[in-house]
Amino acid sequence: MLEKTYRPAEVEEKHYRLWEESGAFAADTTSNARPYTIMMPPPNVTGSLHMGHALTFTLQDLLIRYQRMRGKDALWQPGTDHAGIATQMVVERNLSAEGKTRHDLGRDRFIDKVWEWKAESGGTITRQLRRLGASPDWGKERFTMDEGLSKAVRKVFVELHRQGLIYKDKRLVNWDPKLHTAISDLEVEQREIKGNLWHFRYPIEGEEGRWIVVATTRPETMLGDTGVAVHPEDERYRDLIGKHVVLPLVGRRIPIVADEYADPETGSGAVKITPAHDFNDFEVGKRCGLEAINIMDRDARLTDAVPEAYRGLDRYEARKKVVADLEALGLLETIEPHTHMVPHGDRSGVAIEPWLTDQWYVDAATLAKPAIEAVESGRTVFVPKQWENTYFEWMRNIQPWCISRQIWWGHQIPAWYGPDGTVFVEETEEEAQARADAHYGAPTPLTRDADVLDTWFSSALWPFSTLGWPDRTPELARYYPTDVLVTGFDIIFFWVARMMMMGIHFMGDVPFRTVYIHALVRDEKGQKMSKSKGNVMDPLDLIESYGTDALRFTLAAMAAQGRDIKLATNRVEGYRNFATKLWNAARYCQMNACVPVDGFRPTGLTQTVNRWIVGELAETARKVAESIEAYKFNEAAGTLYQFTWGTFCDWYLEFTKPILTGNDAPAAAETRATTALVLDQILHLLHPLMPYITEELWEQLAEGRANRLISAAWPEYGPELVDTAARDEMDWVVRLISSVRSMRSEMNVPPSAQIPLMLKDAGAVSLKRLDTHRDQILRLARLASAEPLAGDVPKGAVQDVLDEVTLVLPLEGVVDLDKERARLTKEIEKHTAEIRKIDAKLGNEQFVAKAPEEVIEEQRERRATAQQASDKLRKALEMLAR
RNA sequence: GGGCGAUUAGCUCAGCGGUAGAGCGUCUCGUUUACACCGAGAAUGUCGGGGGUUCGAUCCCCUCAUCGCCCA
Repeated sequence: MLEKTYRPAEVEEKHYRLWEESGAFAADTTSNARPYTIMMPPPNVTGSLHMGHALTFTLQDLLIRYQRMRGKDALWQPGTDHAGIATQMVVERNLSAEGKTRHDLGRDRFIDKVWEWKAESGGTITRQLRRLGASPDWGKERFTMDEGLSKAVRKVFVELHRQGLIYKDKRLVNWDPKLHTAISDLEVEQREIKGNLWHFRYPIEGEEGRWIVVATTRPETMLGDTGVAVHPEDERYRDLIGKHVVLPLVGRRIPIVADEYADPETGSGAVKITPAHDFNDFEVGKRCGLEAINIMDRDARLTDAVPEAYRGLDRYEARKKVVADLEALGLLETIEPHTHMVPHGDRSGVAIEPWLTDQWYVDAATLAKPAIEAVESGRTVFVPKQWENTYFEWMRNIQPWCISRQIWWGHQIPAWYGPDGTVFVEETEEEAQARADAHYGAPTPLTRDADVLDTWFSSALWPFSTLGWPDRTPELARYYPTDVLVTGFDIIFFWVARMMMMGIHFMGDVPFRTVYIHALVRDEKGQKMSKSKGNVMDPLDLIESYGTDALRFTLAAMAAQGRDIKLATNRVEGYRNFATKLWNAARYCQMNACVPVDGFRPTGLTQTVNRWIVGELAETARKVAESIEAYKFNEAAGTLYQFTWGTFCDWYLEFTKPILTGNDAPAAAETRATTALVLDQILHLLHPLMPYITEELWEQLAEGRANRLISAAWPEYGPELVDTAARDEMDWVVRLISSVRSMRSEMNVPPSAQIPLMLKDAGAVSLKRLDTHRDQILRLARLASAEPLAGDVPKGAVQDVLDEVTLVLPLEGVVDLDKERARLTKEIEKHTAEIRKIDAKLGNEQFVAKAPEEVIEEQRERRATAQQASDKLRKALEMLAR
């Protein structure tokens, strides 16, 4: 016998272990089944499970379990990425606790430390994924720093370099002065900073007492100014173009140039140009032939390129001093408070310094072209479609991708330099050496490029590197391209776009047919969850409190397309209750010996109620499958919730109680078999959403199952199971019972009072239905009898209308007549309002002329129904008149 | 500044050219042998404002307002 309530903690671990040990998660490369593949977006190896993970992996697991049950050879490819900067930071933090830096260890020993750390702590997130019930093929788990994946990275780098699509260039990069590395545009976040706009006077050369005012948010950069720009159309400065100013504090003679970058509306209209420390200024400098003077070092301290007084100052100290010194010289015109966006490193949180360095770049614009075309032509489809715009927008304006990082943890760039700086890019040191020796004509010592690649460079190869590329493995042939990528919109640029570029370039086909973009999970007030706000909900806490299935069901139920999820714990609680409801329904079935009958086919059933529930089941199965395949997870969840609770538990189980305890043995047997079948099928349908409770019930409800639910077949029924006559009939019974219950409740008839029901004007069909279902009706409406009314309606009766029938509850002496009059009046008003509305429509010539026939017919029918009801109710009201 | 999205019951959200829905919450009733993490019943909406298209608009179009996100 099942326990009284479901206790998730007691079964989750057991089932997960059994699933994994039985090989249920593993894809079968040799099978004849059609493959279905999802590439798990590899979580960061330093990460731990947050709500966003819980959502994305729940949805992926739902899809995988569903397709697995549909008989596909389902591959959900798991793994983690090495998160270069984040991981290095973690390990460096640990070292600093011992008072050491990575430089104390040296590169090799530091890398060993990182691997040690990974072995100890890198498995956190994959362990947590297991608690979520995720069912990826763990045997195929990959890590971006694995040997195989590293080989893929080297090969891609070398090939792209040969094709001229990777190159080294000296450009301004986003330099992180704290982490001492370049980062890509995407790793920079703009933060709003309250600062100032300082207006400085730059004296014009040769014109005593005349100056030009420039405005800047970064005074310290003026030490590297090599020009002043004004708009060519700006009348105020026209005569100054071509002249020079003498840069204060420095004494450098710098030109005034005309460039449209200077905005006459902003500040003074003149702008100082520091080509080496500002992206816009860099472009102006290039256009106007200005020198780029690098005045900062890797820590963003001033170099020897500035006057001695400023050397070695941090950029913010330098700012203060520059302002003070200019003020002392009378060259500070005004200070204007100014709020502006300042780029910050997303990992370090410090302001980024545009810095002129040599870095490796990918020619993203070239690779983007076919990736854009693939989405335009529909070879890859975004769901919801609107995200294609985001993708196009970024891809069409894509900048060169800076891929080199000045850190140690990552794929070291396979480039070696000869003594004269000649670069040899090869997959191995041996090949590079051979090339170099040939080049120089003698054995020549080489130095390897010290930089590593952006982590996303290796992630971009994930859809094929995990399958064995560059080797031509059976997995690669079978599972690429994958079916769907499931991820959040925040990762479209970082990852989706880059996988598209690399996949198409190296595999000749898109990496996935569909990209499903889901929502972000927010707190119940709609705010993004963050540690600093203290509003994070830990999925593991929710799992502790409510069980994994409740969390999963909640996330799926709230995953409506194109909308963020505001998660409140009471929703999770509600779905925990749903799990308990299911559990108790199963317990009831067990108590009533409703066990699955081998070979039982739900066709040719004798009991209307059984034909009805089987039809509803078939409809539910169809709708759920349809919803999942359309990525409408909320609909799938809603349909299942409604059917399980609202139809099966609330009505079917109640309807069949009299049959189970009655004398008709064949009917009882049929009903037991049907009940067991429907419950069993509910477990199947719910399994992708609630794997644990369904597996547990499946195990407990029958002895000696040949397999586990995870490996069972998805229910597929044809439309022949849907019996519309049975549906109409049961619908009538439901409406009758509801009506009686409502009258009783409104008239305050105690639930314990068994009263008679009389049916006035009942037609043959209604009378037959009444006879068939009398037992159910008496029980569920708590009636003493239900008979056709012969003769007049008794005095003081309560009445309601059900199609052509008037339902009569003789309650003389019990009824509060005023209350009943009020109730009837209200009902009548409802119907007459309806009639009025319909008459207005039908009286409109245009409507009758232009609306489709079936709409007009429907209106006529509705009018007739309302008219009938209101007539009958009016009669009932008249009878109550004194 | 450009783009996207949202605005529906007290709350969280579905829906959608032709009866406005769910869950939670609220109120009333309930020791019916699966379930109080339950059952029965009830109340609650000018579907953000204003225009337009249409026989008909919560839904399509325009506009305004408010909020959120992304990009500059």
